[in-house]
Amino acid sequence: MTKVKDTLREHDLRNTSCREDVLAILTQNNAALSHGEIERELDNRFDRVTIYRTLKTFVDKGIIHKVLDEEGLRYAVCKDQCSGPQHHHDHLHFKCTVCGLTNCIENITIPPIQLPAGYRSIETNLLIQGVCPLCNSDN
Amino acid sequence: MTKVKDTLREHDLRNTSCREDVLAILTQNNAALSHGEIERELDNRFDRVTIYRTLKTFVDKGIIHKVLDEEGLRYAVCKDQCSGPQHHHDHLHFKCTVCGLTNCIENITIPPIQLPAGYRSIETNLLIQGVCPLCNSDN
DNA sequence: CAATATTTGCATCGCTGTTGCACTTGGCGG
DNA sequence: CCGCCAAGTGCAACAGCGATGCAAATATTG
Repeated sequence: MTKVKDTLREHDLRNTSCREDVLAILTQNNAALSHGEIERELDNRFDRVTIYRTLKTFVDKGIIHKVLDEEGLRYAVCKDQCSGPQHHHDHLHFKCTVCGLTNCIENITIPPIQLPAGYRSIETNLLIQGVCPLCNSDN
Repeated sequence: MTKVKDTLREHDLRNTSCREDVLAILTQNNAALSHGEIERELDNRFDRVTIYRTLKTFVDKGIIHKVLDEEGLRYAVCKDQCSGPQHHHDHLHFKCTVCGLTNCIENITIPPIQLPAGYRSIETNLLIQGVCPLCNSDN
């Protein structure tokens, strides 16, 4: 929990209970969460709008990043290489179609894509859907 | 336009004016369109709900596919290799942050990603954000 | 042309995400 | 420790997305 406070301070954000709680929830969860899921976990202790603004602030500061899947938008904490000094913009996420959880896959870099001439790439976002190890019973 | 009718027939869909027009719009546009954009192009000639159902039907039949970006859901017609017999599930889209258009990139296959053990991949969706050739003035 | 299964329009609902404004609070200096 | 003020929060309201149930309209088939 001290870690959460530190993270807020490091990003020049005031330490408020909403920010603490939202960041704690996202840190404890390794799956990406939607606004609605976070709201439910907070058990109506904060206004919807406040949670939206908190998430937006975190994204702007690079503390968390957006995760897209067909069901909508989710959020996950950035790992060190994402929020640190050598901030990169490649994200690889895996969505399990059985359990429905979306996770960041670490340790794998997206191979460089050779785009046609004239295209300039800034950010890469890869979503792989399939079955995760826990739901995969082919063994 | 006959082509549109043929496509509908090939997928066992009744030939209705809403389906014709929606498919024609998507075929003429090479950028992916959102529900709202399609609705505007149709100039209120069809009910919102009808357009939603039409798009859903097309996705189910494999005539169009969903395109995700941070602003929401869009739709684009599947190219032959996507809707034909050797239907694949890899999609590469490029979103230009200047003009805002999202296009399918053809002729480029996503390099295979070596997932950690236990993961089974079914569908791959890659969104690259950056600047497209038309908006890129570095020359 | 008639029968029928499909499609459409309308009403309605719930969820997502945003904005404006007034109130509250965190962190600063004294 | 206290007051100040910018930053953050809650509330009300709004616009858009996406879905469902039902009655009316329409495309196909014979």
